[in-house]
Amino acid sequence: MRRMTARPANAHQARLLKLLRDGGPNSRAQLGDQVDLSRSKLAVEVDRLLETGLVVADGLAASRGGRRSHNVRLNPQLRFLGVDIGATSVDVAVTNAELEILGHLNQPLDVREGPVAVFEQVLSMAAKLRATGLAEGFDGAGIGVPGPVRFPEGVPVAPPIMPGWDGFPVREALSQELGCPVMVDNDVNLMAMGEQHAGVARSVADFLCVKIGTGIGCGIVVGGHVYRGTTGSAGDIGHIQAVPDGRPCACGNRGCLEAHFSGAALARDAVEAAQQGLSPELAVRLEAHGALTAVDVAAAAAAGDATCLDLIREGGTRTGQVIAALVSFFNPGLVVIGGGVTGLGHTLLAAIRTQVYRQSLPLATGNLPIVLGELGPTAGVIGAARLISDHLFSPA
Amino acid sequence: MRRMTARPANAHQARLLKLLRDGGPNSRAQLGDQVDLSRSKLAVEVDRLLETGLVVADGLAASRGGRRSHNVRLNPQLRFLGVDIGATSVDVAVTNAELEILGHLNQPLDVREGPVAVFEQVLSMAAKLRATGLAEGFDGAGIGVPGPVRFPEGVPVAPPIMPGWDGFPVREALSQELGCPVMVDNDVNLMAMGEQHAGVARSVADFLCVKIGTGIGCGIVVGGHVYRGTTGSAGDIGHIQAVPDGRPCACGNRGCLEAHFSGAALARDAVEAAQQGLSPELAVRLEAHGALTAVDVAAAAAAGDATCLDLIREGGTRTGQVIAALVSFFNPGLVVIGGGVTGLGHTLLAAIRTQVYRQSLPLATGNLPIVLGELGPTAGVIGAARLISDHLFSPA
DNA sequence: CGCTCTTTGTCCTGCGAGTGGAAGAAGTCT
DNA sequence: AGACTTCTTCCACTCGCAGGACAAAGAGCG
Repeated sequence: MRRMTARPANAHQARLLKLLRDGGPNSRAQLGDQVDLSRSKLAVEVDRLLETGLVVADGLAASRGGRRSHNVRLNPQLRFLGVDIGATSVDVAVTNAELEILGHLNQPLDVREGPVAVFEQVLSMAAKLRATGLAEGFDGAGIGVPGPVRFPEGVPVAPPIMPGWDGFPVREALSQELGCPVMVDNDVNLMAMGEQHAGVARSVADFLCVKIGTGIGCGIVVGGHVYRGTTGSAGDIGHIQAVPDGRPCACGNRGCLEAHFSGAALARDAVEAAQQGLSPELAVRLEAHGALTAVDVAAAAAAGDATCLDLIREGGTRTGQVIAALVSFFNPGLVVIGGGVTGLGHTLLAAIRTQVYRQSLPLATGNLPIVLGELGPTAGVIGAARLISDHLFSPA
Repeated sequence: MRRMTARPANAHQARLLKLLRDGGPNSRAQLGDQVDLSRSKLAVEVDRLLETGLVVADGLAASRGGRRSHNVRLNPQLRFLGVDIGATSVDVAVTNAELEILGHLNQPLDVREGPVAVFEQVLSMAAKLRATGLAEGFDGAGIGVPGPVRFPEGVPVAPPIMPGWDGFPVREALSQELGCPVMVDNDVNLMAMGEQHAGVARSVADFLCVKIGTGIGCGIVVGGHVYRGTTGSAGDIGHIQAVPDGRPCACGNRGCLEAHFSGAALARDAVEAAQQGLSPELAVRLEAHGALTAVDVAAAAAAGDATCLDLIREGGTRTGQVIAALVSFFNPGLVVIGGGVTGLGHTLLAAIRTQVYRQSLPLATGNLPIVLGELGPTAGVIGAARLISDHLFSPA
């Protein structure tokens, strides 16, 4: 199949495409109810979309008491590639134009191996997905990297945990390889977009999405749009000071949130606890695997290990302190907690909530839900697909 | 003169009005260069604005090498009232439609005396300004109050330092009294709008405006628009914890920024220092006035008083810690420091800068100016005028 | 099975906004 | 005085689009 290259010609078409993306197949009449256009105008624009091939007819809808309407939907052959590069693993997924995941692969991979190695991996995963017949090619790709990005150019800038990537033309390179448009963003922003599109943050205009993985970051959504800051580093909350004169951090300061609570910090604390004999559970696991991760801590905590519960609670409290400050400042309508560490579940959430509700003003917390993300590891790739679809479904 | 009641009929007219407000008198040709409309269309819209009386002819412009063009400008008889209610004083100013201050009054007044007393004062100040012949009436008024506001309704909500105001229909009441449209906002947001319109923040899309007065607040501007949060309490940073287990605060927590540094905290610290004999300078002033304020501390510091310099530096450091966190989170293009305490000047600014540059990541601080506001006490009233003009110069 | 009512889709006409050319008005410069 | 610029108005023509009329397709009912 030839890949689609068409773009909407005007704002009306863009609007219609997004409605079809978010609402699935729709009749002309239903579309008409949502867009405030005259029937004639609507018909013209839909016809033009049909001509481009972005939209196809999709049979008849059920009758609503009169003549049945002809459904239209986004071309079911459209394919987006969503790539979520984490610090220690890579997710690649294929979606249709409605951003439903058709296939999803996950591979452990250290981002510090550099862009060339990572790209090789990503491309081979994409090829594998394509080989299953899910896609013959891609109409667009979104990709998230664990660090700040100069968004318009799609280039990482001064990423602390992925030094080899600074200035690497991710967008350009991937676009070349895949032969389709590509957009690049911070992984945390993509998670926020994912939860906004298909998760807990549907219909919330202003919210924060805190991702606790190897590091800690925060996606900021203002008025339904991701806010990236002046240089693309907005939401970089891992190096906010959580403990005065606390632990030394890789960034050169002391007491950074990330140094006290994150996947990396938790693993280190767990090993320490195991070695000091504070937690038999962890000691057993350390013996077995030779290393510990947040998963081990979660399992031990679930088994009732007091040390692990304390670790989680303390981390949650630290995180809660920082979030409390951000809530006072930003007054969001929702706070989503996500990332690898969410396996720690409700112990963590409870600690965070306690701290936020205690430290922020009632007006800001009064009706503020603090919840775990709904999509887990798929949030990032869905967000990536959403990113590129937003781009492609905007007037050129 | 009959007050203007017209509003722009469409987005083009709104655009033109804002250009005339921000750029002063302009020829049709110059306007044409800025708005991407055909000459004919432009002429039609300008004519309509002339008909409404919002815009008037203003003589001939200088020649640019050919026929001289006819200037147009906003009606010079338009008057806006800007009101800035602080915790301990009230500012009232009259501006023309270009937001130039024609008259400005300031009166000490405790906001806790309640809305009725404050309104009486504000109205009498407005009457006094009118009596000087500056205005025969007002076409709109903007008003800022020192606490959170439910913006669409113009009603203060749960304001900590002005308890009697909770739910008081400020917008409604003032609109009745003045007989013109009124908009209400947080005083800090108005300061941000003021600095954006006529101060240091011109041409910056994303910035923070930290106001240190009796309390501490922060105006947030995203993409050129003030961000107010879900419940209108965004920017309420005075109760972010700056010192773990620090001083008790009126809000019930401990260690709030406001409890450690603000006009009120500084006054208290100064009195304490004077009484303990740590600062002869302050002791003299306390003797003379029976009380101390930030002004006394500033004067003593300027005279080289070590205790006062320490007070300022410590406060700046605390503030800088909080701002550093916000900078990491928000990645602004500019941070403006304003409010009554800015009399402390560069000692304060230096302390804040040191702390921010030390604690935030280089990517966020790399090109981040941290500066004092340019407008001083007029920022609020200019912002207030800007608020109402933005409202009136938008399609109805 | 035929009739009526409802919903959907298409066609068509008329209105009105807006573009861009052309001419006229007003100035500058040589 | 004449040539060239710049600004403004006028006007004819185009094009988008709203909204009514009509046709198509189905549901419900007797």
